[in-house]
Amino acid sequence: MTTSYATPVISAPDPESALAALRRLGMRISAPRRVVVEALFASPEPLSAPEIAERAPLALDPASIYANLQALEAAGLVRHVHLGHGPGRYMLSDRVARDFVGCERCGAVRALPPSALEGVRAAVRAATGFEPRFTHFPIMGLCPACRSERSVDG
Amino acid sequence: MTTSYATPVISAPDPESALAALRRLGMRISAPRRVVVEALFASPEPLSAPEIAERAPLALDPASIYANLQALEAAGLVRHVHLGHGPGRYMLSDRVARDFVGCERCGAVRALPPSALEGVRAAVRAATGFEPRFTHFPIMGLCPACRSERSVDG
DNA sequence: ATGGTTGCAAAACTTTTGCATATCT
DNA sequence: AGATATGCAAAAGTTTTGCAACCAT
Repeated sequence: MTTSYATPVISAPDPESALAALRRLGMRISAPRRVVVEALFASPEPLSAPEIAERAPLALDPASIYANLQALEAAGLVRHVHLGHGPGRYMLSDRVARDFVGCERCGAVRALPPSALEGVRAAVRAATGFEPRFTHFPIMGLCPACRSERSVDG
Repeated sequence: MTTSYATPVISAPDPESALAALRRLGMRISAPRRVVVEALFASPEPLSAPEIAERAPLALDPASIYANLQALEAAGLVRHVHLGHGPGRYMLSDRVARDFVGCERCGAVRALPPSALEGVRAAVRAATGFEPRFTHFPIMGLCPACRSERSVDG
């Protein structure tokens, strides 16, 4: 799993234009590839590889799904996040010019408006010297609904 | 893996006192348990289960290591964090009344002075309604040394 | 035609579970 | 003695790798 910073983001309104963009990059459009792309367009939530397999109208080999996700990520169409435990979750990169916060307890995910975390980023930079990237490993915590609970799956 | 919030933290200056505290809680002190506790006391860095096995002076079964880490965590002596990819890393809980920041690229970990992230916590709470817990899933980003690089293992 | 992709099989890796046996107290 | 912890074996779950066959261009 390698994320390239320099990779330009592919922004496409629908699966067909996304596939066309990929073809322009010299990539081939196979049935599995089309299915993966369509699954990501169809879901408002980020999907794991197994979830993509579940929703596919044809049987997909896990190895092919992962190979595709890697290729699509390298091409700039796809991005993934690690929300707590569980598998990596993939989504269209242009759908996520925003950061996420995740709930450790119930798994809730909230997408934040662009630059909502600017202040946070600056505070972390000042406090630590580190440049936080909430895009890949989002901030995890307790959502409002779970804050009153007392134990968390860890 | 279950983390209990209510669990009191056991603070002990050395392995023997830690083991004594565990015994007081009704736990038995077996050779594997002693070895795990000693490994954690010996390391300034958080350790994964495999790393504990490597450093053990006697062969430890993975299942026993995990069983012990869970028991020690329930008892309040141990805590774990998830630093990016890779396995969970365990450490003495009283050594970590502090938060961590991790580097996605080189794996560097920095322990922060207590309350260094107070401002950050407040900012996240205000921006999202979520209560961040940097103790379990620390903030990940790029350390100062890696900020000039351009690609990251994801 | 040709090389990018697939599918299968196998494996790496972390962690969990079941169960009979050993051991701490 | 009796409850707890261990060790072994097996499995679950995600992801990677190797490789021959296939198929999009």
